[in-house]
Amino acid sequence: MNTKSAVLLLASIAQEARLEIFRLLVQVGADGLAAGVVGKTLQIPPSTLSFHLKELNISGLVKSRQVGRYIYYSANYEEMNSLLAYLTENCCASKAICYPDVICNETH
Amino acid sequence: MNTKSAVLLLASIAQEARLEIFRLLVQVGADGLAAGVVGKTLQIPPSTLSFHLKELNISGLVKSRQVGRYIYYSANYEEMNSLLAYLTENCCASKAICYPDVICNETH
DNA sequence: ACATGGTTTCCATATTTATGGAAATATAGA
DNA sequence: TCTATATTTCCATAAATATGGAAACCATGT
Repeated sequence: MNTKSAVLLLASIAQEARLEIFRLLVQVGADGLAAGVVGKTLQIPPSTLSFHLKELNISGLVKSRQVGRYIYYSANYEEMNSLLAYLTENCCASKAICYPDVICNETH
Repeated sequence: MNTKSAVLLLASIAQEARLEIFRLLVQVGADGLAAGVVGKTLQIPPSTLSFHLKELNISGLVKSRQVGRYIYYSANYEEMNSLLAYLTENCCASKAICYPDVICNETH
């Protein structure tokens, strides 16, 4: 992970529709959902949905697979995991307050 | 935490210069750094730096305090923590692969 | 081959965001 | 008060991003 790729991942969820799509997929689990179901659930018109799914897919945060004439989209947990690790990396120099109840790799 | 505020936080670090600034501050710790030091470290011209620091400050991911004629900027770990929690919330419905070596609140 | 339903591409438009020089503002020290 | 240094605001410009209708594309079942 490096700055540029982290920015791509972050940008792909730094948008209202896409963040909702991503969270929906995270909560649905590994199987994911067909594009149409996502669109109906979140009330997003087809072309707009397709645009956002493409963005998420390009960044790598969302995977897709064809099942008959449906295309299933699912969260890529591994990629998200790398991003989270990168964001908390080397936190923090002081023993003082850091990431309170989360992952802090450092030996305080 | 809700979609809109998470998007603001994400957008504030979904940009190369700002992500570098944020990570620098995360690694420096609670005391933070004066704006000028950040600029010199990352080679960012004053007005551009100020623009980005403002963005980070508005989102809440970065705090600022005046010390003499310097303005110190520091990472807001609590806010970042909330964001990370929100992103991993209710992951994931299936017992299958989830967030491999990170925080998964669910009882698999 | 045709019809149906799911999904994507094309396109024009509107909006948001990033950049950095120059000027303005603020704080501290002589 | 004058000067030096730190930081921000102003501004014009350039570039990237979001939206959704219409048309095209692609699988499946008849």
